[in-house]
Amino acid sequence: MNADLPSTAIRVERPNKTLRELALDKVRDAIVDGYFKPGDRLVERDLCAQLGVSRTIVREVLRHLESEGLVANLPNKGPIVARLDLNEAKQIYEIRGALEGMAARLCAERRDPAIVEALEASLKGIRESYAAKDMSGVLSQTSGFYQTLFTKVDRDVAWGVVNLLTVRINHLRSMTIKTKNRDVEGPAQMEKIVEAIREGDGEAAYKAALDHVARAGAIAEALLAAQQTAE
Amino acid sequence: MNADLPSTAIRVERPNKTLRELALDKVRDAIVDGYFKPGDRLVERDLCAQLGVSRTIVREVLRHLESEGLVANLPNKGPIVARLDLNEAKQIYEIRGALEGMAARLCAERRDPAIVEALEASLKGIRESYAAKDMSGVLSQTSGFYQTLFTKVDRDVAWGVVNLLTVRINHLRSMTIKTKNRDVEGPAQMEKIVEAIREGDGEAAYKAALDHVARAGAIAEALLAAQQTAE
DNA sequence: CGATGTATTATGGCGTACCAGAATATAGCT
DNA sequence: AGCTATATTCTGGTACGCCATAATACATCG
Repeated sequence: MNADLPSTAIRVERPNKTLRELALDKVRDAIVDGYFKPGDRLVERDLCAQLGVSRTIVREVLRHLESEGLVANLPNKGPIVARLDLNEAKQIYEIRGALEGMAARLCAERRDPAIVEALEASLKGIRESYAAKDMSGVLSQTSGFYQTLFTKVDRDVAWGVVNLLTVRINHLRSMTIKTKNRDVEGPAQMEKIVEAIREGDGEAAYKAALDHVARAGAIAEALLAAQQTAE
Repeated sequence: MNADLPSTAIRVERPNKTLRELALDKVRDAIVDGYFKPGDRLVERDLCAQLGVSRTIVREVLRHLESEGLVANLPNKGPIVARLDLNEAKQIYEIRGALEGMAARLCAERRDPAIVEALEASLKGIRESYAAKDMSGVLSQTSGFYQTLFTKVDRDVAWGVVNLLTVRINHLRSMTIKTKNRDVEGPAQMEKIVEAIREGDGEAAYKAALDHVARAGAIAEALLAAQQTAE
């Protein structure tokens, strides 16, 4: 073969995922999107019927999701969608703060206009999603914003950690983004992060990121507290 | 039943773990302890023979460990013990710094002598393990130190995150603790953390924790770089 | 000796079955 | 109606088997 070609120039891509991978995506999405709710039992034979796969596949999927923290396995109760109490939720927001703050600081110190540009694009998408009342768009554009924050400074491991934690609070996130004024305040706080990054101010970027996630956490705490009172 | 009794006074404890749980512990320990090394293939039928369980159990264990990041699944290669490159290792040390720093600060702000006492006990255990040349004792006592740091300020979620990450660098950790002078410098750096916590100085505790993990990371980086040069 | 083609073996994907224990339903008694 | 005992159903634990594909071994040819 022509020595000039890069070694991947004609590599065959493998298009198909296994049944297990497809099923994993489906069940995870069903939990994250609220189709299965916290506390719901995940009965293996029911999942087989719903997904159209064998118990082998279902069991392997459940093992994976248990490890991710989305599923809890209670003795003699079988698997259920994991519940998240107020204390755990608070801790997740706090950890996100520590890691997102760190990433924001690194972005600022990088002084790369491309980072600012990419973040601005996500922010614009968030605003547009709010305007279109597209809440799932708001969530995915927000994820895009943070993915940029981490991956532009090569922090894939931290991004993985934040992702796993964020998935566990997705239900809360879908609630917090809908609260009064959040459509204005949320993007404004994120704009502060971007501003500090544009100015190369690491400390300000760090604080702005911390502040944003702390406020989101405070809203979530109020919502959870109200929910637990109502029960 | 006598109303004076606490509701758990006669509760039946369930002593037995499932085969899957036992197997999961065995395989995880085998990876963490270096019995299986990074890059080793984990052939299902071989694991069945070694563990004395069916492929169902083995597959579920592999799914769990994949999700934890200890096992990687390559298309048409099957599962292997995950490798950790220099970049990922550095990121793990950095994340630990952010979270352990946060926990150290919270410990200092708590101003609770019991925390200091518990940390001193772990530190003493680390020193004794070094003196006895018991490296696995050093590792487990160090884990005890950090578990205390997190759980004494009710940060179980962060502790879970740090634990998952630490397990991935256990091989590196067993190397860093053996380097020259580490038996003296390591505990001395940890003593600084405890000192700042005793004095209620959150900022100093934060910085000392950051410093300690950064130095451990630097040693690990040097070891990994040497290792990759030798290959 | 290297390249190619073919045969054989290895291995992961996936499905099905059986068992034991827990949960639930039902019957009987007071 | 409530309690207890028994029967039935449900469900997770675990094992085994088959298939298809990939990897490896081997044979042949130039």
